Amino acid sequence: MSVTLKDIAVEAGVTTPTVSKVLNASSTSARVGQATRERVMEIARRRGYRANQVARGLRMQRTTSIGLIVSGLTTPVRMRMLERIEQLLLASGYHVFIGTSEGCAEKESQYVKEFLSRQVDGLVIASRGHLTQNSHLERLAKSGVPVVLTEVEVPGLEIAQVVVDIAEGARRATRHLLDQGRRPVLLVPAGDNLSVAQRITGFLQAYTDTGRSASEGRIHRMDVSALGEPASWPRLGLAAAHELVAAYPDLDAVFASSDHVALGLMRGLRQTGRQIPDDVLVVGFDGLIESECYEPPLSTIEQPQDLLAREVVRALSEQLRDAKPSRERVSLVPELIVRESSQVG
Amino acid sequence: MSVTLKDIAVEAGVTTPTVSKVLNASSTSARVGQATRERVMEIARRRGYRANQVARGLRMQRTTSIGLIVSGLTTPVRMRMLERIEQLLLASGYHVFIGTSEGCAEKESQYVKEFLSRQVDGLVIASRGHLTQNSHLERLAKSGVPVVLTEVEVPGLEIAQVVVDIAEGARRATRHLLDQGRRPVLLVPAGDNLSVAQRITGFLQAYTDTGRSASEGRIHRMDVSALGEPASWPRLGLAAAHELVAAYPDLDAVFASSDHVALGLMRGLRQTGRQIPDDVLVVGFDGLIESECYEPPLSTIEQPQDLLAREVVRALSEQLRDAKPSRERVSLVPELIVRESSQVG
DNA sequence: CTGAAAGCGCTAACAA
DNA sequence: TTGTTAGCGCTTTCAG
Repeated sequence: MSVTLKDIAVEAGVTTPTVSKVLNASSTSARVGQATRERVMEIARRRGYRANQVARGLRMQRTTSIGLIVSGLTTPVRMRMLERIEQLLLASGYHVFIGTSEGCAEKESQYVKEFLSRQVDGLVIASRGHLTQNSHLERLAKSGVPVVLTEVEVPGLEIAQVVVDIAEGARRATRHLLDQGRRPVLLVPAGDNLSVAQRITGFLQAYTDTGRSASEGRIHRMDVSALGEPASWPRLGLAAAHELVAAYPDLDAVFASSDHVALGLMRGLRQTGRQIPDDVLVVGFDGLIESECYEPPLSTIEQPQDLLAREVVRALSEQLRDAKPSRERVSLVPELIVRESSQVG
Repeated sequence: MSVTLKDIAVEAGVTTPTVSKVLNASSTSARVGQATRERVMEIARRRGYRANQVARGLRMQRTTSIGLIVSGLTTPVRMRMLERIEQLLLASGYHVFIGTSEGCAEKESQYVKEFLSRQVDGLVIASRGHLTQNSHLERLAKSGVPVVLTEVEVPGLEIAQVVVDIAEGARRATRHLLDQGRRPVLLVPAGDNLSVAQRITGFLQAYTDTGRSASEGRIHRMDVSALGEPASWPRLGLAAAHELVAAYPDLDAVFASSDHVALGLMRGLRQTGRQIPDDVLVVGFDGLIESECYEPPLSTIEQPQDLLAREVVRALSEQLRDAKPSRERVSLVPELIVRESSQVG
């Protein structure tokens, strides 16, 4: 079927190791005769030789492949990061296996096992952190395989992590609203993942930072079970708008859990006659590029996706190079982008 | 490092082939003694044995891996499809290598070569069809590797294709606008890819279908060179809005190339004082779930992403099963979703 | 400078 | 029922 080292060796009248040395010239300081070298190279080129990476992987105990596990591609932020990671890894000669865990720890652990049995050289796990169910990660930490965890910080894990400081992002957004004399409501999906926990932390901290009581902070949880397939966060935001105006007659500001939620939220608020930003201020989360064209343009916490991708790949590369796992922590602070939706006048 | 067949064989006091037979019991009707079987299974379970898929792949000439090449993850439609494809393939025991070609035929061809050298069992190529530069696909067609091309139909290729009938989608959208007595402008990115060509075809066909002259169809090309990184289609739509009102004083309807373009377009039109849908009707393309929460809710051509993914995997699976490529053509018709942006009153 | 030998971990064919 | 032999395609070590 495809041309092998042997095919070339036969045609060149040499043995396979010789051909191998020629073709991997750069790596080993291969000492091969000039004549043979040229002859072999010519034949290889002419026959379109490409090394069988499976055989090579078996022999070298190194596959130049990386397993990348994401909880889902359905958010544009993740997909952008994923794309960047893939590009950066490719530049270092790695190909990536992708796995979508749907935020399920069970599936995540499944992928880890399968990717390891495929002998990946390293693993990137971008799951939305489950509060529990991290036993497979602990096992992984001990296995000595290069791993980088990203997206949400999972405390108490001996694994390199490159994460966004969601709490700080939430704090900034909330502070921005408080500073305008409003009393923001935090809108989060129901459920106990770390991302939500950190939003709440930052949200309440902004209250106490400004001399208010944490108990003043109102938190509204969206019923995620109604989330269809594909997930429609805007629709959830839309419903939440009606719930919010019913629950809080004095509603004057909302910090939404994502830009998509904010999109639906703003529409819903308009349906109830609220003007944005005149009646209600809104801040989103993600920094979707299109949010600048929402009605009105949405203030948001911008996820540093490109930087995140770069740091993930850097952290992984170091482990790959040193052939040992690290425990470094990189925490990136997301920036607040202020647009019309959160500023009067 | 990790436990091998041999480790188990030694511990069980048998040879590796025996262990292999036990562990692959289902496949071959392996005839192994009940006692040995149980002993081996117990040891394998206890030691947490997982077959080395690289070795297995080399031996079996079959890696249960698929290469998936997309032009970019940056559109939600593609990412949804990708996610579905990955899930479906996983269900059949395949893992996927991902490659993002950025719509560049050169990179695409690069990935094809690299994935083949990794001995993938099949390939899915979801590139936005380049009009030229398909020589690598022609070579691929001859290679006998199972391949499915998707997203945009590339004529004259001996490769299985599962595509969306973009022309028909464009025809329907245009017809919908014409039927309301408007004279829609087609908004497309500049450049010569097949997707644009097909939009134009369908657009003009709607004109002739309704007894109009094709020359009445106005086409506006957006300067894509201004497209930043990450790509901001809304921003392009925003700019286009101003160009359109300047170019066509009687502007009364626009068929945009994507929902994101439409988002920016609608914002831009409002900036110039146009009301949507009262002054200008707008239809998008993609069927993004969030477009129902745009202002106003956007009419759009819905890409049948899930069906597309299913058909892609089906077409590929058939080739994998029969161990031979096919040339089947599946063309899916996208549906028009009518919302407020394209209907007066 | 090149060849011979060995083996990565696995499975398929055949013997015993 | 089990073991022996062999080899997937490649690279590494060691002789020559």
